[in-house]
Amino acid sequence: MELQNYIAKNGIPLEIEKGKQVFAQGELCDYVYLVKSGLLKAFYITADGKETIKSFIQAGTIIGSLNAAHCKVPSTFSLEALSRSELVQVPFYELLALSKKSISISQEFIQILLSLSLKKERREYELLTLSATERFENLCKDQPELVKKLTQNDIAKYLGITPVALSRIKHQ
Amino acid sequence: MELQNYIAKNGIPLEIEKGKQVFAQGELCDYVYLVKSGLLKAFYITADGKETIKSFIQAGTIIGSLNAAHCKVPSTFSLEALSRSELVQVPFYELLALSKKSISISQEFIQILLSLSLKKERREYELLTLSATERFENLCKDQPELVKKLTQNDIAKYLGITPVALSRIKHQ
DNA sequence: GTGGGGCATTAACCTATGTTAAAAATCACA
DNA sequence: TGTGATTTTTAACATAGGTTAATGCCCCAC
Repeated sequence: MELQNYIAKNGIPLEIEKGKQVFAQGELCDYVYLVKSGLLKAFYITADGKETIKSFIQAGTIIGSLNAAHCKVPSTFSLEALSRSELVQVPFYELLALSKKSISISQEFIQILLSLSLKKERREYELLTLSATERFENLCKDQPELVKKLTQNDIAKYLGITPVALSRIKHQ
Repeated sequence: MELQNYIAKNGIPLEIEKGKQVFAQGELCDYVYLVKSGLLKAFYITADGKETIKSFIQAGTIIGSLNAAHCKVPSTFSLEALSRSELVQVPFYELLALSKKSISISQEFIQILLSLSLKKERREYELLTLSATERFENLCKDQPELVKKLTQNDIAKYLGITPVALSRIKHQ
């Protein structure tokens, strides 16, 4: 909580309207964001122009392009609001510097990274071993409230299939 | 390096013969392993008995089921030697405890977790946006030496396709 | 209310990958 | 060096999901 409090107190508040982007794929972005309210999606645009969704971000989450922030390279994905969202922005290096001075902050950092790894591991597992139908069933079971807020377009892009395929799956 | 040195000095050395497992899916395993030599695979067995490979682990890597260790739950995957491997074993909580006492260790911990996240992100990206053919090409380009050491069976299971499909891809 | 834009569904056809099985190649080592 | 075991290839067929396009729906701006 110490870390979240720090961000909430020292960060710059942002308001992102529905459909607007926080940062875009290809840009440098070494900030980290705490989501206070709203709903966002992190997504890739592939070489042939198709969109696939990496994750949905709900209130209470800390999000940012670790890659971009940590390695000083352009972000591989974009972050866009699906509904009006309130964020608080803080430079990544500021948190890293903070963690160098306080054991409790660095412990919190470790916990956040651990749970991030677990989330990614779960997703990797599902992509690797489950069919689109099973992934859809899991999503509906695990996050029914989230599913209600999403369009089928976005659900499909998250599952890694087309909206047409998702419609077929739903109809059977 | 401090962390690796600690493990090397204080851990229990293990020798795993080709084909033998370090730990198995479903078991509790709250150790972390430093690989000194050899090659291993981390893999899932799905409900219908199929194997999919999560990752290959080469010398110099630290590996373990973070999930199992951190949350005290059974591991979701198995770790098996593809060739005779030398590991050093250390309890995960011991490293965590160490990181609570030393800022430099916790910084190193953070760096390891960050790079783990980046690896997983890359894999997630490939599974989500690339075809099997493209994933195979990437693997051959990025890790040619590794590819040489693997059977097509294992490469296929890593790519998320069958050996038959990989054979077809190679032949065109 | 009307018209336009995006979303969801449906259908027809196409392609990649799975499945099964058999043949061919390679390896392991007695 | 020969023989069995394992890996790889090939083939024939089945299925999931992609592509394109048409249709209907809903929402919202005017």
